[in-house]
Amino acid sequence: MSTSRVDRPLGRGRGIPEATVARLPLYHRSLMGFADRGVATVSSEELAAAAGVNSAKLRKDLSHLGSYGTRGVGYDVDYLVYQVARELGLTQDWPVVIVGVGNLGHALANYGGFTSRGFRIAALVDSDPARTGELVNGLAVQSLGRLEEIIDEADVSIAVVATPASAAQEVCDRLVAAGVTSILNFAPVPLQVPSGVDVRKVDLASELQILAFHELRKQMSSLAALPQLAAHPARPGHPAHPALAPRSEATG
Amino acid sequence: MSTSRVDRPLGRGRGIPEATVARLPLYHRSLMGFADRGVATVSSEELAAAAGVNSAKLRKDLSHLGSYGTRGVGYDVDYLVYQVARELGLTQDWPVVIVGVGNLGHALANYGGFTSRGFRIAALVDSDPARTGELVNGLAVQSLGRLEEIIDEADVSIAVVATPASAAQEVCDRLVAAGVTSILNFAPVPLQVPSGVDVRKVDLASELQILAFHELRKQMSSLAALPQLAAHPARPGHPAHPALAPRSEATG
DNA sequence: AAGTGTGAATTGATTCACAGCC
DNA sequence: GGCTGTGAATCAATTCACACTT
Repeated sequence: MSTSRVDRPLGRGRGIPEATVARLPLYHRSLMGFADRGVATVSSEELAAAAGVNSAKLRKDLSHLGSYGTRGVGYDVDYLVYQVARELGLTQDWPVVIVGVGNLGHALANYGGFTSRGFRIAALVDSDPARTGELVNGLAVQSLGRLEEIIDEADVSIAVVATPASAAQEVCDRLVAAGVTSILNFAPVPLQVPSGVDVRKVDLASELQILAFHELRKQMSSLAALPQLAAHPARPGHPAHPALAPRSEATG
Repeated sequence: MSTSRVDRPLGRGRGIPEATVARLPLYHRSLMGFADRGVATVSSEELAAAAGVNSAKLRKDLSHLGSYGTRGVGYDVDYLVYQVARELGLTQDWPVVIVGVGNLGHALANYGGFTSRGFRIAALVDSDPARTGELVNGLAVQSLGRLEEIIDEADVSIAVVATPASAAQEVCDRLVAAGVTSILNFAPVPLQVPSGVDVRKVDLASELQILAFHELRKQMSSLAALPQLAAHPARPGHPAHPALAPRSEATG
């Protein structure tokens, strides 16, 4: 979710819905798979299956880019790969700075998926002097003090924040001040940014919690199937409740 | 996004919208922050600001859980923490298995955010015999062969897939067959699961690509501001395309 | 006076279903 | 005959605005 937005309509028939944008990388990846296997043409049905969406959605999504298919035939794989890649800005090479070289930063620096898809790690930066100079995936970790210099020299506009929560906002402020306008945030805090800067967050703990929410319902509903039902098990260790309990339902 | 869904309405006023569920962890975290700082009561405005959403949305979200606030006053922090935690299933301890102990699996195993929030890493599993026995965050990596045993013994229902793309579906099938019903997938492939199993995916490369998409528009629109404008870069009606980036499907 | 809770309005995303083209 | 592209219909999420409570 972009915390801050870019530009609203951006005019000329080119207003691609955010939900569609979020799926383009998926389509691109699936298309590359077909291309690697030498497939020349795919139908919306086939491509949709590979990407894990339904075909109506896929067709609607692609229709926002233009009419790149052939009725009765399908899509030319190479042509569509190119169009999607162009739309995503993958035809150019984006230098990315990763700030925070802890466990996660390490993993990201070593992650092949980034570098193989139009992104190049321009620098790794960490505040811990003990870490500067350390080689990670062939790149030396640099001091946080050099952040602005690095961004300027490498003309970086996309950064990854993989610092602890406590440092994230300050790092973010410096990134933005230095000219970064897109941030991928792994720190579990909502970053405040001025308008014109995009932030996307990856919140690992939240993802598990969302799964746990559904898991709980599944387990409750399978228990509810037993005759012995819905016992409200007295909650031990209540936090001190204020006055509550009144189901203040009703009204309208 | 749940690839497969659980149960639709689940009856009695308890059908919490998916978008709301996805924000509950955020609220929970923000509330914990207030609690830690000794704040007793928060308004929707304050809590919303801390969570990075607007207050109308927050109030609507909370209204799906029940009427836990006090008009004219706000929300009791401890009470609301408890209610949100209960809704999320955080009052219990969820054993989690991580499959794939590469860079990412390592990072996840060491990531404090999981263990500190109701999740316990029950086991680390990897297919590489060279890695079994290795200690990661105090836990010995186990052989993939033991997967079913582990899941059964520890009564695991939530698993994390951090394998290369090529292994993900097979691992997923085994997880599901062994009784896992919630999967957090880091591999860049859409997992096929039977209905009743939830999958959420974290797609690192896609996140960067989505940022790049918006970044490209920003850069184009700032160029468009120059007198020399909107050069329509001759769109040939035919597949005149460079085959793009060679490699694909990198691993984690 | 302050601030929640919620109907109503709006905006956005998905799905349907079929006309049009190959 | 097969399959895309897209209006229309549906469904979901967000925002508005205010009645109601303390």
